[in-house]
Amino acid sequence: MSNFVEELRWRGMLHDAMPGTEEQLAKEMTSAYVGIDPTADSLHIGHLVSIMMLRHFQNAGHRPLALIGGATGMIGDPSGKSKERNLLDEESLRHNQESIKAQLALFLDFDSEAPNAAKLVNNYDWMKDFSFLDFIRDIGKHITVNYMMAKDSVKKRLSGEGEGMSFTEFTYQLVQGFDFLHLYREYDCKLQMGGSDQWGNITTGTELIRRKESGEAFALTCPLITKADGGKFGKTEEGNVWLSAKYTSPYKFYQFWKTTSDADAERYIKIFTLLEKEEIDSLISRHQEAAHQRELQTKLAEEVTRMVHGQEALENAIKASEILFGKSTEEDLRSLDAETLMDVFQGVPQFELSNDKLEGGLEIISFLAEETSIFPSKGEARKMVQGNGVSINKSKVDLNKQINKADLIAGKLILAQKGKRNYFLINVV
RNA sequence: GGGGAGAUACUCAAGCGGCCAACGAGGACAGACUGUAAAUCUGUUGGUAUACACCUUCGCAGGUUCGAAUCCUGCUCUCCCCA
Repeated sequence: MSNFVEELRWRGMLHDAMPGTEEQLAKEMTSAYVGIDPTADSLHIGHLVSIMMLRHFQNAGHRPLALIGGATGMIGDPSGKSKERNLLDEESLRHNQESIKAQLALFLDFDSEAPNAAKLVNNYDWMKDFSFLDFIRDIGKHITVNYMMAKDSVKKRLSGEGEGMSFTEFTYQLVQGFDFLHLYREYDCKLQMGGSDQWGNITTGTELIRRKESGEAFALTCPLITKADGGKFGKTEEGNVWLSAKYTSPYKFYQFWKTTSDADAERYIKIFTLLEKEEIDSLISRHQEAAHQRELQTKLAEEVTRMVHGQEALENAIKASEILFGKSTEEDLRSLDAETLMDVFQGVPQFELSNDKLEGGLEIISFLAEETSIFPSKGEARKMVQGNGVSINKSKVDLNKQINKADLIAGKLILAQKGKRNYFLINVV
């Protein structure tokens, strides 16, 4: 068994741990869990930190449990400023659970015969038949409201001008605490991990275990991932960056990591890749000498994309990126055949355009906003073209531009570009 | 049950009868500079339109007025305080 806590520490993934946690892990193979909200049928990269924690945990010889928060997800954690959630029906809950499990299997070993094989559980399974009366009698009795009110997540919502807090949300920490107790009983789970905002919820669990079972359980949290510029991690204009190719194409996924800022890249590569310390250290020192090489971002993007989407998807993403961001010109574009282009650009948004629209030329504005929805309105398209922000086949265009057959690449494709990074492939049929 | 405050564009937040498509800030997008970075500077940020202009928008529904985000009435929702 290797030292899990030490591993997290050098990776910058350790925010806080209860005293005795390290000793417990050194003593014996231990089970730990993190909770995941099944609000969608895919994980997004905000989940990735927790998952990497579990991965390291399993690597260290311990046993990871992933808890799907079917029950708690219905309530909504008052930590942060999240509002009340909508309830999920059981059918979509199960669907989400299955999809998420498949994704987790990319990181964790669920199947092996090893004693530390990962396990997926869903708190809906033990909460659904737990009656309110039973719950308040068996669980509620052991925790005082005073204790619950002292939690930051609760205090924040009770004070100030906020939206207030429903009783349902207030009970969240108790329900989560009971999860921990349940896992402690069923799986001898002695550790709960999560983001630092979960500390209060986790300690309610350890407290419950102490009072109900006279047991000792532990908490370990990682820092919340931030961006150097203060923005939210993992969000782009289009929303979350998902692990599922259905929602975020491998190309987009790769690009997300590749455009990480210098200030963030050093932290991220430690957290989101499994690279060893020496390799990361040398990458970082090389990056500091020659930041413009972007070696760090490239490596980060490669590692994470490979882990999530596999080698082949990674290679396509790289190929697409080279064509789009390399020094390639209209000439290079034209040298490619339609097959290659279609293949490489799988991840960029695509539109279809009928061939006869091009007869006699098509106004650029109409092309951008009517025939395709690259822009939502003609006004916006016009402004952007006037602002020198639109390229067709890598060449800037102005308002006089007419799209016609001469613009077709390989006889059937047009590559439109909004700004530097947003590409669209138009398939003329 | 009683009293008070409020609902404005992606978010926060001005405006309190015409000069309001609506100050400002943030965010987002784009341009310049760069390294597909950061910082900085510039532009854009309801729709149609080259433009004049027109249309739709300030919780919902009505009303007053030449004219309403702004005044009146009713409704819905939110928050706070007291019981």
